[in-house]
Amino acid sequence: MDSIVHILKQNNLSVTEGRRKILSLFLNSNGALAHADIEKNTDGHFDRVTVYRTLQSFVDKGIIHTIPTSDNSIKYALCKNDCWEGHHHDHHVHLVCTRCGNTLCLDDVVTPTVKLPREYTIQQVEVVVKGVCKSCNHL
Amino acid sequence: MDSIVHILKQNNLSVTEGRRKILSLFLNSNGALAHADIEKNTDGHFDRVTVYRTLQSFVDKGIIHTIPTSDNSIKYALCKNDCWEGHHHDHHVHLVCTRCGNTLCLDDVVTPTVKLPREYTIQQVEVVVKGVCKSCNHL
DNA sequence: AAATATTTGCAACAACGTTTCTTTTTTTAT
DNA sequence: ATAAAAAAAGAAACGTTGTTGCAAATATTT
Repeated sequence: MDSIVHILKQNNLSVTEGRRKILSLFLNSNGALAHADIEKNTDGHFDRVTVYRTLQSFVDKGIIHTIPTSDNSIKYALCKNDCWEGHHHDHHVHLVCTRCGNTLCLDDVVTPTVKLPREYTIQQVEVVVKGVCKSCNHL
Repeated sequence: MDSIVHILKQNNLSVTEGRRKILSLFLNSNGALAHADIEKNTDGHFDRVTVYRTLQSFVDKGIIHTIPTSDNSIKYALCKNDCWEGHHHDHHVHLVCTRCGNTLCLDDVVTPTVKLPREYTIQQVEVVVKGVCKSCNHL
């Protein structure tokens, strides 16, 4: 069976054209995608609202995760670890390339441990590195 | 001389009522502020546009810095280190409290070093911790 | 293949942010 | 202290981003 369909079924999502297409965009992209990227790559084929709802349901199901940014643009990327409904485990570092603008998940780079004064409780650590990505460095 | 006026002059900003008031909000707040927070605390006394422009000019001058979030809401906080025009140096960890919702600069917690494969270049590391802040933990 | 459940698209709305232009305020120079 | 010049504020209009309610269309279940 098509792996895209498989992922959707596995997550109890009915298989629709929009979900298939949007999920395939993530599977074929090596970086993170924003809502606008998806609109661009589907050429207005789906309603804005549908795209928002699809992204939200993918996040809810643990198929994709959000990446924090400083510029009011939520980016989404595939979860490659063991995420499931209501339980994300994306303990990797994110890189925002200042040359090409892409946002990448560095799946092999584990988020460093942060030590806070004991009055604080840590629940989750997000690390976003601004820098230059592999391909831009090779230019 | 009033320290607020001093900061503005030092940064070549003319001293206006709006800038004085907004800067004082930052000086009197222990956490980060979003545009909406400022509107709320000035009670519509200043035009929305003025607030946006003031925040932008403060960022440009290195008086405040932005904090990345996962929810499309830019937060701003005072720069306490040596930031100046076009040159931010906020190497501290940010905490988003999941109880009170506040975002705090943990000025004493230096961002950990991150080691990337040598194909990448690091320019800046942003660390945002989700957890519980001091005061919420003491409740 | 029909019944049911889910999703989509549309319309309207609200929040967020930007741009242009005129008026007001601040700063500078006299 | 005052007039001229420079900068900022306010107002209106616009564009983008994201949400909600509802009717029509599409998937899923039986």
